[in-house]
Amino acid sequence: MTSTEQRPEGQELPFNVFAKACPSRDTLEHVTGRWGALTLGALYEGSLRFNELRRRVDGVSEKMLSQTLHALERDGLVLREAQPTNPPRVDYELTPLGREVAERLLSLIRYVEGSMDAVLQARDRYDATRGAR
Amino acid sequence: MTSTEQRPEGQELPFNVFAKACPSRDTLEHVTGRWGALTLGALYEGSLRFNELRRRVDGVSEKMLSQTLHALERDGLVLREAQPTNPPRVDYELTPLGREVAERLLSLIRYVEGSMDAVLQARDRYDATRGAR
DNA sequence: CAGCATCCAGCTTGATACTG
DNA sequence: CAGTATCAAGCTGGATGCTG
Repeated sequence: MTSTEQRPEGQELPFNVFAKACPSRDTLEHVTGRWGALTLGALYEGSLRFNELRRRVDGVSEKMLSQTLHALERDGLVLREAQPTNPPRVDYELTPLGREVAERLLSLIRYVEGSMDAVLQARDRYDATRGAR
Repeated sequence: MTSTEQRPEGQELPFNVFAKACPSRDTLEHVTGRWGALTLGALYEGSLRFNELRRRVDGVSEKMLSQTLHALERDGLVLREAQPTNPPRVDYELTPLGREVAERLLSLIRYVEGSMDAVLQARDRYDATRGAR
């Protein structure tokens, strides 16, 4: 859809998350990490400023949000736009690549959210079977 | 597809990962955590035994794999089947719910893998802009 | 407002050793 | 084979204080 190059089917992918040393593992972690996932999810709705994001992503600290945004920006998933005003105003938004990633991530998130009834039931069953814990 | 209950569109979801206290956040972490994601990905191909999984998920320790499998089993995503033989044989496989989750997760993983060229280029640009680091 | 630098408690993780 | 138990170490991440 965007200009990102997905390889044709049938060709062996050079990047493989299952391999310990593959850089795709790092990127996957930036994307799926606690704060990365929520940040991408929040930005999917539209661009947000730093403190707006902070409020949207319940529980994130200044440091972690800053760190998360840097990693996502570096990976080309998030775009940082600073206006040279005073007081400063900085907007964050998804790049086209970021949108594609966020879409797939949100599909997963929504599915998990929608399955929580089943998950909670499974937990009850599991806990019931093995006494406490 | 399976018997998992996805709610109809347009209805407010009771579970929301963006809220700090929501249990869906925990499940999402089990699913997207470093070892959770790779374990689900590996099991998507078919059922595997403990040590097969360990070899497939490059770099996982015995302890982490065990811990990961427990969490996924408790959430109802993975099924543990122990044969009472000697030596013991235990097979792990995805539940129907686990398959649905893994499918969405793999869509994300494959997209990230396929975008690594772009990601690596973005990193170079980013690093070039701000001197070292 | 939008951050960065520092400090440090504690949780996560990896080794290692042991069990059924 | 399929794990559990234990322990040290290192990294994560929160609190605090400061800058532009």
